[in-house]
Amino acid sequence: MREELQRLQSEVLAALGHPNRVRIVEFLRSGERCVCEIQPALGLEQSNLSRHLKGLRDAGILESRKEGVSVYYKVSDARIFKLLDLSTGIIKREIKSRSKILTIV
Amino acid sequence: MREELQRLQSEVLAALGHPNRVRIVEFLRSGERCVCEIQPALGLEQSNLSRHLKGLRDAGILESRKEGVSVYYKVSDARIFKLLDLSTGIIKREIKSRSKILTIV
DNA sequence: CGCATGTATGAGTATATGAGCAAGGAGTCA
DNA sequence: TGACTCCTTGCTCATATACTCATACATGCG
Repeated sequence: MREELQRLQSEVLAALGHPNRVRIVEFLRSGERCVCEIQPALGLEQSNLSRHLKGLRDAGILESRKEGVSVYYKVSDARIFKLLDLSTGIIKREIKSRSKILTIV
Repeated sequence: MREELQRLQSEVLAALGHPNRVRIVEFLRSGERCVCEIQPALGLEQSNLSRHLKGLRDAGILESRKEGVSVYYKVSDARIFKLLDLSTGIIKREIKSRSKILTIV
């Protein structure tokens, strides 16, 4: 049971484990967007973007909605943003502690 | 600059994006442990475990300390646990919303 | 219908990752 | 020194991932 939960956890985390996917989710902080808006904003190749979006949706991070020809994506749970904010905090602390080591040297 | 931060973020998240690495970090909730304690607890092959630990350390998630023959690992930042807790919450909500869909069917 | 637009997918390639086995330090003790 | 334990690293195989190009699919419009 716990093992299964941990597997699912790692899937969510792995889904965010790519710079472009982090960028996508960050871009969606501003709200729901269609692929045609995300694409020029991030400058990704269309098919590539489509696959990243699929990965994020499969992991439960994004939800999609079709409207006419367009597909709109949004983040499914606001906690995703908290998760990204936490990782930012972790990184910043890490950078500080590493630069501290450098100044000693 | 932001791109660089996002790359680092994705590295941290990717480092946690594997079931066994989630298990390792969860095991370290109880505090600092040496490899020889982690190994039997998780039942991983030694070299395999060693590499996962290295990955987590490279990502800044773990810190290590050598004491005699043993190497002790611990989580470097308590926010890592918050991050895992958040991902658990996200998963649970996801499971609920999916089972809701199933009950309709 | 024919055609344009927005998005997804199949196929191919390059690279990355995870696993196991065997060998290599590094520390400890006799 | 030699033997032992604990941990890491080199090598290799299998699999997974990311990317691109071309193509398919769906919708809307004239």
